[in-house]
Amino acid sequence: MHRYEAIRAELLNRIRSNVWPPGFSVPREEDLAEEFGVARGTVRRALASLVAAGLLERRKRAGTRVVEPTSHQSTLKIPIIRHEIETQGRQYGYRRLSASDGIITHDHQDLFAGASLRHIVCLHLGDGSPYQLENRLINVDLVPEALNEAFAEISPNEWLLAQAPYSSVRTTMRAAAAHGDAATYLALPTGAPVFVIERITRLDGVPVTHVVMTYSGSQFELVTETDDLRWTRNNPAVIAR
Amino acid sequence: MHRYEAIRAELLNRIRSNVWPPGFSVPREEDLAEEFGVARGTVRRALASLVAAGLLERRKRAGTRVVEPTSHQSTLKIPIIRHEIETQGRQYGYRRLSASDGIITHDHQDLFAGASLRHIVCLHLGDGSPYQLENRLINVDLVPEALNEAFAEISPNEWLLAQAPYSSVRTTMRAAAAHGDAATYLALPTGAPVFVIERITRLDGVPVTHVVMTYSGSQFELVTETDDLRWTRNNPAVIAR
DNA sequence: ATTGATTATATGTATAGACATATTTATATT
DNA sequence: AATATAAATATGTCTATACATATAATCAAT
Repeated sequence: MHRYEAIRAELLNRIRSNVWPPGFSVPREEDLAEEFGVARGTVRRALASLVAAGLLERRKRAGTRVVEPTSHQSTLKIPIIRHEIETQGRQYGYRRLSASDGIITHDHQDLFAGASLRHIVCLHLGDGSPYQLENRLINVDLVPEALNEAFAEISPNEWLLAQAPYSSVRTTMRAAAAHGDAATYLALPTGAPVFVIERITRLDGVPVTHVVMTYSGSQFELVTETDDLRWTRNNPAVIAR
Repeated sequence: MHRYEAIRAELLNRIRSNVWPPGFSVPREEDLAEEFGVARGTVRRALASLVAAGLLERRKRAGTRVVEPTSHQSTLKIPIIRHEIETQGRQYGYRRLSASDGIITHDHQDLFAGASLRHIVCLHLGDGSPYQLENRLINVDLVPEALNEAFAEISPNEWLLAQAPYSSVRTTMRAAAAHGDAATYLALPTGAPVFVIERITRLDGVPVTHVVMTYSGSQFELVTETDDLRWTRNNPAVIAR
């Protein structure tokens, strides 16, 4: 065990055991360094990891405080659909349902502000049965190569991840009732619960793609595991029931 | 802009623009340090942030590689329910529906392996209307203070966060159909879609509490925003429609 | 060929010191 | 009392250096 790990563990103990309760003002780096007999940098590393875990807050001159616990924090990792299915040991299948040949310049929510768009609807299957319905708009002003791709064999999901750079992502998750395409293609009765993940991917603020992914509620769940206090990354996953 | 930020931005550019494609072996720290005219530590900091963002992989002796993009990663933050409601500018309300006086020693999934349990069911309201149904088991062997708390005024959610230390959390999210208690208390027709968050909180591997939180599907969605490339924490949130 | 020991090397950990910078605290001015 | 100004200080950034450690690559022995 490295020194900074030992120090982090000790600081963590003090927080967990309420020796350092929420709101408590932690001693300054130099004092901690002296207490533990290490250099300031080593203490800083331990502190940084507790900040990343959401347990401490730091401000210049004001010092370091134990945060009031008001939420659970974890890392969410949504893999590309093919991996998701193959990880479950199932055979991945893909079917394009529709891909606009022409170019659309108006989207429902006016997210793309008049950019030229390509609209693709497709279905991802696990062992031959419908798993996810993908409904996607791609900004072809930003990703012109998308015009030359038929998406007959490869899903836009995978194609884009390999092709198109992005700088920020907004993901929304919700429960909804199946209707229309979702009910039809996922072979669900109208009104059946579905899990919907919606994602808007941007490059420097400009939307690259907008996708709505619909899963049958009885087949899908999202799991994230937080080993809160490791400095290394967590290992969350998407699994199916 | 600090040097390490500038370096990170430049490395990021090279990755995003496929100058350094997936699988590419990044120059070693010393060479990068020389290229950018900084100390090795400064390069390390930039690299560390790209590792944290899931863009680079590093191994001793083997070096640093650009990862194959196979998933979208973001930080998920689930606030305590009272904050969630109050943040929306709504009046928080709480109602205990049931709290076992006696002690249960058997749970449905045998998660707690025979530990003594307290079972609490309660309802969280926003502006007087049902918002979340909370169904919770607490391990009173680990948290004996839970026996002296009636949970008549304060929710177990909030009480536990302040009282009980934990070391790891597993969160599961799914869409389901409302039935039984959920339908009754959330005032939904049977079969209506609900968003379910299930959480198991452990201390050193031993389950502290298990909670199932049910939201009306038409009232709730989870949003996480990734500004992929900040080193500081992201600002995800739970919002309602 | 396969196994096992050795070496080389890129990343990882730690130190000590210098300087920068945001804020708080104290002081002086109106 | 309110406001502007200056000083103090804890965190933040960066450098330069030394040594530790995992493991890829090489070479030797079976």
